[in-house]
Amino acid sequence: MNLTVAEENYIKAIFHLQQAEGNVSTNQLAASLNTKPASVTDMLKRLTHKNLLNYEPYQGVTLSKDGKKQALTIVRKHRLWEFFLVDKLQFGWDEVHEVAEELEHVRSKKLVDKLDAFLGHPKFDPHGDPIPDSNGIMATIRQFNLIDINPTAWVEVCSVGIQSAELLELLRHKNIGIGTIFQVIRKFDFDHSIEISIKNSKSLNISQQLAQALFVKLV
Amino acid sequence: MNLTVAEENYIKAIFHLQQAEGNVSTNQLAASLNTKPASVTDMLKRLTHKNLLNYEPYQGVTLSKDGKKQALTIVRKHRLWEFFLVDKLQFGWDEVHEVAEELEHVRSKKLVDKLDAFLGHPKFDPHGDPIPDSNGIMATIRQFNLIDINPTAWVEVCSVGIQSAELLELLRHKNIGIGTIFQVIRKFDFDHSIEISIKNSKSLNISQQLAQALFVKLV
DNA sequence: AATTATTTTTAGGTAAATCTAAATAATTTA
DNA sequence: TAAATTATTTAGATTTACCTAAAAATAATT
Ligand SMILES: [Mn+2]
Ligand SMILES: [Mn+2]
Ligand SMILES: [Mn+2]
Ligand SMILES: [Mn+2]
Repeated sequence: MNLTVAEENYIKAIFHLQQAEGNVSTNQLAASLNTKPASVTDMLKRLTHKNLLNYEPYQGVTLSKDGKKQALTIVRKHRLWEFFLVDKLQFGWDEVHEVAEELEHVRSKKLVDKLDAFLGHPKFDPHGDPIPDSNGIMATIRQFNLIDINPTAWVEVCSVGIQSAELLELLRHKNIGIGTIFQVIRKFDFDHSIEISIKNSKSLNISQQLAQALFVKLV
Repeated sequence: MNLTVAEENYIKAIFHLQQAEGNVSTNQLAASLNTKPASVTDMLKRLTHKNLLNYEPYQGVTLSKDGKKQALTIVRKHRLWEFFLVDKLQFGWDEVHEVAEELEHVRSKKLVDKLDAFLGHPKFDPHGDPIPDSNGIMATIRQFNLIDINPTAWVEVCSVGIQSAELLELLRHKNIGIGTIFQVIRKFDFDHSIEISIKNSKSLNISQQLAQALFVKLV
C-alpha cells in the first residue's frame, strides 16, 4: 500500500507525538504539521480507512500496528539521509532537517538499504537519535538530561534536544559533540551551571540552558 | 518561482523532446509522460502562464529561456544522482533511472552543489550523458553511432542509446563500458556486424543491434 | 476540392489536500 | 449544574493534476 507524501508526513508526526504523550489530539497534529484542525480531521479519516490509525472521533489517535511499521521506515530514511548529509556532504547538523524532510519520501527499499551499507550501518543520526534497522528495530539507550546528573558521574553525550545553529555553534566552540565523554565535576546552585571535565582535557563550564539541551548516557 | 513535481517532469520531458525535434507536440508529450493529450493541454497552459514555454495552440511548444534554465537544473540533479547511485551505492546503470526520477525533485541548491563536489564534479552520468554545471553549461562532444564508423578508426565509447538490463549484461560480458577505447577493424555486409579490437586485448564481434545502441567519439 | 483521418483542444468531472466558516461535542469555570 | 470556553468535526470551496467524451482544427487521401 503506497502512501502519498502528505500521508507519510502525518504518520511520522503521529509517531513522534505519541512517543511523548500517548493519544494524539487533532490540535497537536495541526500545530506540528502547520495546518488547520479541519484538514487534520479529513486526513485522519483517510488514514483510518487505510487501517493505519486507531481513531475515535473526539478522542485522538494512535498508530495501528501497520501505521507504526510505516512510521519506522520513514524515520529510518529520514535519519539515514541526515547522517549522509552530515557525514559525507559536510552539512552542519542544524541544516539537515529540511532536506531530509524531502529525501525521506523517496521510495526505493534498495536505495535505503544500499545507503545504509554505504554509511556503515550507523546506529544514531547526527542529533543522537537512533536509526531503525531494516526491520524497524532501533537501539534504545537510557538517556538522561545533563541537568539531572550528579557530580563524579562519567557520561557520554548521546543526543541534543534542540537543533539550532546557535546551539551547534556553542558546542563546536566548546569542542563538544555527540559521543564526547566527560565527567560531571560540580553543580552550582546559584545559576545551575555545571563544571565538567572532558576526558584528557581542561575542565569547563556548562550553563543551565546548555545542560538542558544535552542528553547523555552513563558510561 | 517554485515548480511542482508534475511541472518539473513536463519541463524536463519538453527539454529532451525538443533536443531531438524542435517543436514538441501534445501527443509526443502525452506518450512520453504516460498521460492523456487533454491533460497535456491543461499543463501547457499553466506552464505558459508561468512564462516557461512558447506555446501556440495546435503548433506545439518549445521552452522559453526561463524554461530551459529550469530544465537544466533538473537534468543536472537527475544525472548527478544517477552518478551517485552507480559510483557510491553500486547500482547497475539499468537500475538508477527510476530512483533518480524522484531524487531530481528534491529542492536544495546547497545539496546539489555539495553532492557535485562530493562526487568530484563528474562531467558525464553513468549512461554517458553530460552533466550540466551549476550555470547550466554542459560538455558537448561530437558523438557518432558506432554503426556509422568506418574501419581503422579509433573510438571511445561515450554513451548508450538504451538503458536496459539486457544491454548492460551484454556489455559487461564483453568488457565494454563508458570510456572503453577500441579500433573498428572490419564491417561485415551480410549481418552488419562489426569486428573491433579493444586496446591491448583480443578482437571481438559487435552485432548490428549492439552497434546501434553504442555511441562513440573519435580519438 | 472534398472527404477522411489524425491531432489537439474544450467541456465537464474526479480525487487529494488544503482552506474558512459554522455547527457540535467535550471540558472548564463560575 | 448551567454557562462559557476550547477542541473537534462538518459543510462547502479551491487548486492541482488527472480523466473521458465530444468538438474543432489540421493534415493526409482520394
Ligand atoms: Mn517529510
Ligand atoms: Mn535527526
Ligand atoms: Mn521526475
Ligand atoms: Mn542518465
